[in-house]
Amino acid sequence: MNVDDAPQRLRTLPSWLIGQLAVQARHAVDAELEPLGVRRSQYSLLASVEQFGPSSQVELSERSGLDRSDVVRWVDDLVGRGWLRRAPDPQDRRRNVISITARGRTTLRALDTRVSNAQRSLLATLSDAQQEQLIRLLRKALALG
Amino acid sequence: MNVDDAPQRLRTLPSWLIGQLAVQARHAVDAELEPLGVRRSQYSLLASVEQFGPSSQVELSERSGLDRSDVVRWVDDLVGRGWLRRAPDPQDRRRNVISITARGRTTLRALDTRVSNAQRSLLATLSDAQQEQLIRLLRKALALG
DNA sequence: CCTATTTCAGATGGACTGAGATAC
DNA sequence: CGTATCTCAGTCAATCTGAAATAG
Repeated sequence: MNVDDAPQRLRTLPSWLIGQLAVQARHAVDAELEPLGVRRSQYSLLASVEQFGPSSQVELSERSGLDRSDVVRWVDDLVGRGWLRRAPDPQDRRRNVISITARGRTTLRALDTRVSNAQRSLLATLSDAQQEQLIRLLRKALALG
Repeated sequence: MNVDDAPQRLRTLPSWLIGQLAVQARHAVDAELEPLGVRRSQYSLLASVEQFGPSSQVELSERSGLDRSDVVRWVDDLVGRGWLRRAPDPQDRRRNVISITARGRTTLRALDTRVSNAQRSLLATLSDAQQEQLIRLLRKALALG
């Protein structure tokens, strides 16, 4: 699609502009991750476990924004790749404790580089100051301190 | 999901912030349109036909951002509702000419109000000046004059 | 008995692909 | 002939729902 061909109604609509940029953002990140065979959900999960340490799957769901049932499937996958570990919680046997492996950390650092490249290509038309400004406004709109 | 619980890596990532706001944007618009039984795709199509006048389906696809095959299905639907009209193009019989009906125009105006409400709730945490600023930056990022 | 967590099976809507039919 | 348009059938990943199994 060519954004310039869209009708005025849409080209001036904040929700539409945000949606279009989100499409480009997804594509930029996916293009960087695809050669490594990694999806955005997997990056979110690795980042969540890495930052907060061993977590239950409900916690992972809240932090990553993934649905509880999708966390099940992706953790399955990431355990299979040797990037996460899943063990029953001895304190509360309803829960699993998900933790990151050494190889998971290494992978995450590689992904960080890729994801960071995607940001640059996504925001290439903005100056550094404008990028900062955009980030500030997005965070404010999301009520993120 | 609660955005505040996300890891630092994501909370500072432009593509992630954009994606999160896009989710909220979708929900805000959907919530406004749902009582009328209308989807965003339908609004995009009505807006495209209204602005540019009678169009082929390929043109509609380029302008609305919908895939050619989805245009087929949505035009079917909108014709069924009496909001669009589909006729063979006498100049080029491969094409259809899609045009908006009087009832379609009326509907579109009602949708405009709804969609506009959604923008206000989406950007409620921003001042008017900040909303303008955000729109400017989004358009620049999308390389939209 | 009620609630929380994990898991599964499947529904849903959106974006996309490939091929056939028709017309240029 | 090759190409453009419309149409259909169907895949695909992402999101979400409901209910079962287990444990607190």
